[in-house]
Amino acid sequence: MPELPEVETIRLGLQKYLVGHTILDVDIRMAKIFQGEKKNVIGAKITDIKRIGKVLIVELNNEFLIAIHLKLTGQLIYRGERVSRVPRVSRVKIGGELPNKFTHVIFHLDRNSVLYYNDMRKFGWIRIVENSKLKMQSFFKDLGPEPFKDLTFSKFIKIVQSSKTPIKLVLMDQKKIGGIGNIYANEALFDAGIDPRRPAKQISEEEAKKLYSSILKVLKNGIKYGGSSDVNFVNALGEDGSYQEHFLVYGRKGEKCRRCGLVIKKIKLGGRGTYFCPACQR
DNA sequence: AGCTGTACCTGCAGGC
DNA sequence: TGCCTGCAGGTACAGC
Repeated sequence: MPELPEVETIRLGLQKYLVGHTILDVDIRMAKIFQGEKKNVIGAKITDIKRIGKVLIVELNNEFLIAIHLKLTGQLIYRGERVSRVPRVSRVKIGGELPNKFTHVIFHLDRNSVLYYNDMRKFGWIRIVENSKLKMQSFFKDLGPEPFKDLTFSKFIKIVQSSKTPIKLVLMDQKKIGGIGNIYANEALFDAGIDPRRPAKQISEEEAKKLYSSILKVLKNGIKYGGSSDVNFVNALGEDGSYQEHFLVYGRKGEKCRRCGLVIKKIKLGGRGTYFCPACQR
């Protein structure tokens, strides 16, 4: 499901509701999702929630942490005393009642609270890791610099100009840049007026400047609108985001370009659906 | 080194 | 109505 803005939306929710809770037990219903020893987190208190790229990090008051990757369809939903009402859940196809058939891990917390991990396609994972060993893990050791963190413009232009692959694939390559996925790559390239097929190294400095600020802009907007619930993203309370209502190209094949009125095209790039306006993006 | 295709899963939309 | 195909926000890995 989620890219940087969706994961950040969940992080903000979890930070509000989860910090301070103690983990009483972990109910693992699908073994492949949960990696590591649950005994290392039982009894620990949650001290903070962080995000590295598209991965959530639940910090504990011991020497372990919980790293969670939601991949395409993972959801983390909190229910407990700090939520005065159960939000109306409209777009979670799985319906409002929890747990359901897609609930694969349940964290039982103190004060009658619960954190559900749901994942229709079971691609995601929850990993118990020693604090000091996180950066040695396969996913993290190769992760590129991140927008809003260490992705400066001078790093960005070096990354872009050192690859001959299509610019869209460079934006989505987590080893080059952390956090951008298919939706925001499409939207950023539209905003910058750049054809997603262009070999990255032939992007000029001026275009790179525009693209850099477009990336920050679309990610910021994604966070502002609480993420995109185009399919089944929900925040930490199970509620929808609304950024899908603001998409300018993603998913708009055959519709009119909002800038010039010509028809949005869809092609495949690196196996992923790619939407663009042939007139505005060059 | 770096690219491409495929695998991992399940549900759903669209075509016939 | 129902079957079949392709597609979906992400990575990891095999093979060239």
